[in-house]
Amino acid sequence: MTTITVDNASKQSFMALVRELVWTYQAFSRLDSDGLRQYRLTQPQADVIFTLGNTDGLTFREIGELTLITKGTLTGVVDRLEKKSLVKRRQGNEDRRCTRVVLTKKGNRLFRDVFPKHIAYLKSHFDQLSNNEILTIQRALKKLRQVF
Amino acid sequence: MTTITVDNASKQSFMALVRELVWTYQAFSRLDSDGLRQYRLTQPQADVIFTLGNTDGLTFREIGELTLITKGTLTGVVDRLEKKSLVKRRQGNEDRRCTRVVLTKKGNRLFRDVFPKHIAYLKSHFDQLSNNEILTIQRALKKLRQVF
DNA sequence: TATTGTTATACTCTATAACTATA
DNA sequence: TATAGTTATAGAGTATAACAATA
Repeated sequence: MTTITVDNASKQSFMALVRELVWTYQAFSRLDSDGLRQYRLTQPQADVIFTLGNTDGLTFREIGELTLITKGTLTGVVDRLEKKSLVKRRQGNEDRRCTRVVLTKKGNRLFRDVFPKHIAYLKSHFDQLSNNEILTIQRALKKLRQVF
Repeated sequence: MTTITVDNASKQSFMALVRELVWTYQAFSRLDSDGLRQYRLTQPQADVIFTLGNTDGLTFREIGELTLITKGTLTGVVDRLEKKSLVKRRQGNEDRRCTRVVLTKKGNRLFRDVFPKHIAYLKSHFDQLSNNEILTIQRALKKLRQVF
């Protein structure tokens, strides 16, 4: 009897935590993709652009590891970015199996000019939080992620 | 100069927070959908089943409000669940524009038997957290969500 | 043989808007 | 006129697996 009670209580507190994580992420995600829409970018596309920023280009494997997009999907995402002239493929010299994906001039401009704007837009919804609160929340999330 | 420094610092701490939220959610999300796959359920489908559990059925509008799935999409999700005999549509009597979505016997079994298993599976990855830590993280997430 | 990236397939979800049937 | 749900369309991401080129 006691065991069941304790178990249920811990299960419920766990579910409440999961629900909170999902709701919080969804709230953020909607804000994020709404903001990105005006630049005609999806979240995965923005993720790739963001990852490529301040690099000399990355291979598909590297981008995949950083963004958690699998290679088959990544080919499609990069295709769409290339069609918009935001990135280009550059064949590797040493290992000719590798393809480097690089930001174009236009892609770099997007990263340098538009991304800060997007971040400011997101941040404007955060101004009620003090730096201290931000740190506390961040630490909590990190702990949560580490147990996964 | 000072202003720029402060602004950059706060921008960076904000970005670190966002990155943490996204990573944490992705870690959870992968675990979640990996676990659901063995029951042939996608996350939106599981979300609907979960929402319908312990109710006498809900209308499309209600489900949409609770799961944040828009009506056009929801029709498709419910179609697929109906094809799997997990839910059924029931025409409303009072207002004949409304359709009630109800769990079938099979859907109820899934909710009652399989869902607890899935939750236990998720929870097994959480056992390193004390109830106190769970509460702390939950409070942090709630504060974060409220500012969105 | 193993790795890199592409291609192909089938499915699911998303946004948007026009449509129907009720109210 | 407004609301509930369906239908249609186009696009984007996902999983999976087979494939070609290279190592």
